[in-house]
Amino acid sequence: MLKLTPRQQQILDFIQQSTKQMGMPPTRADMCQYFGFKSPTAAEDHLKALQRKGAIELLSGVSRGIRMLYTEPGPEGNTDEMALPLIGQVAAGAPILAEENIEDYFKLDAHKFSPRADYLLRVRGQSMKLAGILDGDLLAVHRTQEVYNGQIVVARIGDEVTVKRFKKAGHVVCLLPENDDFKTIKIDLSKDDLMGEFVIEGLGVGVIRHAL
Amino acid sequence: MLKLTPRQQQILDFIQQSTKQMGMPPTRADMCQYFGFKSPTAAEDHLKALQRKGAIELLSGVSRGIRMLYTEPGPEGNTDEMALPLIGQVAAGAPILAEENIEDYFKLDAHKFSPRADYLLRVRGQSMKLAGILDGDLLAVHRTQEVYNGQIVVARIGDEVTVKRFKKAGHVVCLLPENDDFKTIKIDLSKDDLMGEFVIEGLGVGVIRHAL
DNA sequence: TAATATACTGTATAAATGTACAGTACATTA
DNA sequence: TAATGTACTGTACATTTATACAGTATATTA
Repeated sequence: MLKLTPRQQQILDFIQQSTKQMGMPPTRADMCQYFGFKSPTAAEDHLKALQRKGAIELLSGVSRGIRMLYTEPGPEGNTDEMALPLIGQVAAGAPILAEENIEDYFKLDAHKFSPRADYLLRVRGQSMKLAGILDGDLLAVHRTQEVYNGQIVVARIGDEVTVKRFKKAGHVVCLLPENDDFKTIKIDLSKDDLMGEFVIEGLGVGVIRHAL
Repeated sequence: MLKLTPRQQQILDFIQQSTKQMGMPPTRADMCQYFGFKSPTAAEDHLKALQRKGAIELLSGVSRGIRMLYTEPGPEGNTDEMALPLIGQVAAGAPILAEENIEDYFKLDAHKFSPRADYLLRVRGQSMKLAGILDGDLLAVHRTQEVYNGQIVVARIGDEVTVKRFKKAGHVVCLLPENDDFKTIKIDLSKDDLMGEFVIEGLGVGVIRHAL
């Protein structure tokens, strides 16, 4: 998802809060009233921008047809017993939490993880076997770009999403596997051609395995 | 809330499902399409009836202005989202699920495990490391005595509770670790002095780790 | 038996809503 | 410097949507 302006973030927050409170997404008119816009086009323009940046999806010709791509809808909205989206295959080009990537929902105490879990990612391959993360496991992920050496992170390189141990030295990031059969991935951040191609998607905060 | 007719229950179920799936409540037209109504009044009448019976609230003049007042239990019943007891240290002599052993509760979709999880057991030691079960992990356990060769089981030998891979040949049960540093435990069921001392407490059906 | 509730069809319409087009002003980027 | 993005105003209009009114048929209740 592209970076939002402060104003766009306010708009997004309002959509989220309003959806939770009212039980349905807001209309353009609702947004105008809340923000004091005198024209529905102000709201419309913001929605278009949020869609372009991948934060929401607009359903054309549908009243209140706004879908949040990064948060779970629904009248419950309990922070205690929240259903976390389970991300399976990540489609090329799509944001990791785009609806097309959501395979299922899994209810669990997101706050029992520290920091809290935001979504679950199905891990593919055995590259983290020695860290006790096996093929098919669900990695509980906290959405953040702030990660430190030694932590297990979810990174995106181009269209590929990978789970590895993070290590940064100077302007070189190493993504270390926990399995001798796999190679370390090195990314030189000083090279311009990688800009936008390498992103830290989140921090691994837990593991769930539902097949033994 | 007054009792609903089967048809009204179907309508209510659709509203709930549709709200969750689409991210917003349905319109009268949506209901007509789904149920095959040829008149929006059919939908309207049902909504009026549901409101009169206290199942929903209608916001007049508001598109998709339907609010669910009672969240109905799902098709599997609401017991699926219950908090599972987390068993830490098991006190000598006490049954594994005795209150004194319960360290905490952890809400999760017990039915996402197969067979369903009944409780969580904190695993101590690294004896199952190669199976991806590490010290401190929570093992999701299904209560049963019926276990088969190769499965990961929770067994009690005397006062000690252990997690191992199960193997039975004739009248000898082997509890195999998944770590070369640990030894296999062998129990000869034909010996009377072990009667009551060895019990299969359950089957491991999943793992949860909340520290990485 | 009359009254009421359920479960619809068919038509109509005012209000709500999405959304395009034409502008203004300002900041950032190429 | 021109182009693009942000952040709006103001007007207009086609669709979507809620919702009333008039019926039909059947079942349940008082």
